[in-house]
Amino acid sequence: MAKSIQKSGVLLQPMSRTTLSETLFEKLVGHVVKGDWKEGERIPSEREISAQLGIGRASLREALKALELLGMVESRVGDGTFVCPRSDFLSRPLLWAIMGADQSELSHLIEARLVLEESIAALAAERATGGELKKIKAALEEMRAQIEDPTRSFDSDMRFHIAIGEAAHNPILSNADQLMRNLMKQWILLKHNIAGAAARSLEHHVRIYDAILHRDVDRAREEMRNHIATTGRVVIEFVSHR
Amino acid sequence: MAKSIQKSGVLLQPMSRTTLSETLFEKLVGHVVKGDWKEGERIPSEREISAQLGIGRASLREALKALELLGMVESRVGDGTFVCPRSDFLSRPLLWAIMGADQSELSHLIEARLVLEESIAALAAERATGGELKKIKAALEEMRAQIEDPTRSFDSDMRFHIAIGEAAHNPILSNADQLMRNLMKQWILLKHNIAGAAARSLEHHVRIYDAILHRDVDRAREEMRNHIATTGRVVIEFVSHR
DNA sequence: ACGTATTTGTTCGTATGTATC
DNA sequence: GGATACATACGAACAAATACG
Repeated sequence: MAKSIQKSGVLLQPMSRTTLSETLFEKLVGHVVKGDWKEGERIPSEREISAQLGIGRASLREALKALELLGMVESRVGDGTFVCPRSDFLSRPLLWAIMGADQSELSHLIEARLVLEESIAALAAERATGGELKKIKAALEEMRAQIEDPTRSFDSDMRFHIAIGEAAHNPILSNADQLMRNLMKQWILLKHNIAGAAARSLEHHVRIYDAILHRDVDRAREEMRNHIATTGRVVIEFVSHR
Repeated sequence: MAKSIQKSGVLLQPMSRTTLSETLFEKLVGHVVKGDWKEGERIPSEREISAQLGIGRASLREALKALELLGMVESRVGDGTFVCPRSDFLSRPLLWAIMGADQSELSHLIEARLVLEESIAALAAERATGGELKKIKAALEEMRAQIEDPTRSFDSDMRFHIAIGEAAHNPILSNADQLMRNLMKQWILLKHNIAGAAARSLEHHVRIYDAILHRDVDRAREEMRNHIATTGRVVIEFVSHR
């Protein structure tokens, strides 16, 4: 082969052979993570950037689209492109990981949620601040007041778990958990339409809240595990009865 | 405001408002993930796909480039576009983000991995089949044999955890876990270059394997927790020392 | 309430360098 | 070397949605 590299004495390094969009992508990511462009801020328009860097708009768009799909920026027609909050793009790949699980059965989903949620409850019992405890209790009382209305009690249910997620002080875990909860949304909503199910959930919530309030890590984990497991059984039973 | 939506009786759903490139991206991800296009295989040329789907080449390129930046495919000029091995799918782009992240985010990542791995180990102790136990042991022995070679022992290390993930029989959890492990890849690799660290990891692995082998769920969880926590401490110490 | 400017979304044509046969 | 297939890159153009005076 020999390929007739060069006749000169020195061996030039093989040249990184990186495409323009790739370089561009890394440059843009750098701007976002280093904070040159802050959360919610608007970045220059496509034409502006491409003109400034002396490159074609298509190349820039390829890099920009990748950033958007990663959840780092959001583009709105007629408005501009804006930087997203960090927590968004830290959890988005998790979504793909989950969806990529081809045979993701409902039971797997429930089990995964159980794992996350019990650990989150334990962490919350360790770390919740006074304000966060108040928020959890507020969601609890709200659900108690709206126990008759399936849609509203469902909302309060969600808020209760979200509040605990915040109290765990780990955005990666709580985002992943919220993701799973959203995937099960339809089924949870169904549960709220079953007579008595919401009331039983409320009881569980009371016990979970009490454990977190008293900083009882093990009990918080145990109560939450029980809650999710029970809920899961109800949902699975319901689905299999169709 | 009222915004004068429609005068008609029916409320049309708000229109998904998703761009073509985005839809395309998801479609392509689906093809790769579901295995229509296998590892190392060549996918149709850009012109072919765009013609077949009746879309512009630029839109396709935006989606394709995103896939490439995510590490799912690799494009070579004059040759074609090929599907990459599955292992490092989602990790590459996030490395950039994580590298710019502060220490608290790294600790969140480690904590999330801890939560997942300990539960996975517990599930594996419950569910591992004979063949899966063999596979775990094989990875273990492989690491023991290659303990002197950082790169090889690192590979065996990864394989060990992946084998346990499979034995847990929950693709959602093991996928999510593999993602996190990939994110920490560089640091784990660094760890293998520290004198004695690999040997200590190996000891942990032996204890974890023993617990799983004897179906001791609690001990498997405990040993794995200890293993990941120790590894995490080493990584954090290492990073803060720069 | 209306028009105009701005910005992203999408397509097409074309030129270029590279790899394979 | 030549022919062919392919990715890379630029520029121009129009459509659609939004913001602003």
